[in-house]
Amino acid sequence: MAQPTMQQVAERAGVSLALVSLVMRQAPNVSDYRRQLVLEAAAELGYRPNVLARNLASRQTSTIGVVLNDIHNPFFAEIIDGIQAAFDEAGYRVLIGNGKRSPSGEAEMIETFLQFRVDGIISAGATMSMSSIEAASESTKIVVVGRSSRSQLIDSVNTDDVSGARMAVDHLVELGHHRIAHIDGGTGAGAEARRRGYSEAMTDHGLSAEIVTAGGDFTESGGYLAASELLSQSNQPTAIFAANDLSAAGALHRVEDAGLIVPDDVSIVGYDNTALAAMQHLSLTTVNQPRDELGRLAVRFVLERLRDKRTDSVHHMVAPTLVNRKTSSRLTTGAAT
Amino acid sequence: MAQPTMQQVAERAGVSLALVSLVMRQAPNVSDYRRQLVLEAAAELGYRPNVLARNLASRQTSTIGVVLNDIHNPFFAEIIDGIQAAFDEAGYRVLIGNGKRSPSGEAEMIETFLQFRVDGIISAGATMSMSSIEAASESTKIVVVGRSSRSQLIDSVNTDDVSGARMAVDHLVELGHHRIAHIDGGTGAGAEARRRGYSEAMTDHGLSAEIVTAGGDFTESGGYLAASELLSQSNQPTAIFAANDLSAAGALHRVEDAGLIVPDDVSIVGYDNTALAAMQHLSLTTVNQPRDELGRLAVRFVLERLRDKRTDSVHHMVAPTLVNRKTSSRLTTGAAT
DNA sequence: TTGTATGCGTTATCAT
DNA sequence: ATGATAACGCATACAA
Repeated sequence: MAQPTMQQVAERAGVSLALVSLVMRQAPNVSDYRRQLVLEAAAELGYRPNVLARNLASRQTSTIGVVLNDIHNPFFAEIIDGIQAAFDEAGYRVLIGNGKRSPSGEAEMIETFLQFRVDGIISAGATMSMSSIEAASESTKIVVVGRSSRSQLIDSVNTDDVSGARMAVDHLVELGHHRIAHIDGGTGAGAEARRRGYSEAMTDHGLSAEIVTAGGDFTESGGYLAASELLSQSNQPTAIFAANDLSAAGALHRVEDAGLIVPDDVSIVGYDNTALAAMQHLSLTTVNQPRDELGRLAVRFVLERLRDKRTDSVHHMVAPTLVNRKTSSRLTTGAAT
Repeated sequence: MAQPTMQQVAERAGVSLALVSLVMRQAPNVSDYRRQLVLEAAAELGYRPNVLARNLASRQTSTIGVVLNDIHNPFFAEIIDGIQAAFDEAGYRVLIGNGKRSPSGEAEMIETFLQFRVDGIISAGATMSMSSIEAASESTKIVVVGRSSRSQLIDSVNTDDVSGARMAVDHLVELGHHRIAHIDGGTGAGAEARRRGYSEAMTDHGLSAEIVTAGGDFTESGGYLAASELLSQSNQPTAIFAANDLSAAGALHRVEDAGLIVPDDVSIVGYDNTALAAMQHLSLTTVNQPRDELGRLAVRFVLERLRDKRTDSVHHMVAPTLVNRKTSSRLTTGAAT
């Protein structure tokens, strides 16, 4: 397992250590002749740069750490694509860490990345405290995505969840619904804003008396349980707005279990527009978060700090859109209040 | 962004560099008094070990790289859980790399991990050539999971896909089906064995004349297209066995699009038993791969090589099981051949 | 128990 | 264009 070093490459090529280093870093001022010599020696030995030594000496890693709140949530997994594409272009490698849906899990991954001295960190859907993240920002460039923030220290990229939630409610109201319940996302990222958007929109429509929120947690089972709670009430909702697609799927199942038809008896609207919602078997009406764009913007912000030395924080909001699929429909007159 | 070093901690605590190092590594032979001194100084400075320097000096990283063929495929994402849990116990940190569903993407991640000199690599669902993986095994301990292998150099953990596919066919035959088609996984990991198990089982049941395979690629859209192909044939299948849950979901949708009822008109069986299949709205009959066990075994094998210095390769097969849900049912007499 | 000195595999500065 | 050589931040024999 002992790996060849530059020293050995140098000896084999009959040149100095420094020359090998120059070749490995694609330096311009090296004669073609010696460059070939070095390259051949390296290939013969199966030399591979030791990134630990390189990073230690150069004081930079060209590596970005991405910590996902939950690798199982398609929303976070889909943000990765934009991040990876953008960093590939910029010449950075990206390492992924799983936060295991807990603040401590996220904190551990951030600590690990800091110990590795990564050049930057993107935290997707962080549930850990903002102050902990700010503490980490003393050591590296860090931007949060999918979570609102007004921090003076770190950048954020986020969907305008308040208006996203409003879109969901507006859509349902247009379809004639009044008894619109909300399954929220508990303490998850974005849950608070969606809750607020829901309440505001209901109030604006003169439906403040109909506001009903059941507690969820961004998981399918959480959505199932929350829907149970909603169905057992005397005044069953004719429509449910769930804080994300996963919980919408859970609610959908619970409603169908009760012998009700979606959307005829109950309309359901999700949030995120993940691949799950797009699955045609589900075909969930939902609020789209432009995941690729979120990822790319996050990358742009860390690059701005890295290359342009920007120091003031920026908070970017992207606009959600409603995706009308098959789980929502006009309220049938028989079911009206 | 300049980080404090041990040197600074040492000066502040009024002790030697080496003493600080001992404290940081939780060495036993340090007086409580000085240990406190060092710990306090470190805390005051916000000292954080530089893992690059530490790993360089100690020649080990206590880090494992996990490369996922596709972070979006729930099967791979779910293997991570077992891996992380097992490595947490063993005191290793795990970094995740996304192979982006391509051999070159996987190769790049492996190269990155090798440059980081990780102590071991677990590759889940690798589609890159076995010889490339073997080449990497000269530099670190590497085990593949979810992909068959008979390599003399590297370990593998895999579900017995041949018998898993057989289970699916046996199940359908028991339900009275004869015209059982297969949507395969193309060049994906495990696809070949599942194709073989399907053919063998069909032959064993005297149904070799009914063998029909449509090309898929382990994605939902691939399953949808393959199902289209199957439905357009003169002799429509009464049952479809898809090589994974994702393509089964795609097929399910295509069948329903055709106005057919699942399972009344067409039964569908998937493979993997991911959270997707378990989603009650889908409720897919499928073949279970024990993902947690697969992950834990993979970890065990790299630890055996790391700690017990095992050098001969081991190939472990775990047994699949059939999970009977709602997408398969007895063939109705009217539809019989 | 604590300190000194050397090396880990690079990068980078300064000569030549 | 190429070569010495001093960092980089830490671990680790070895000495005290």
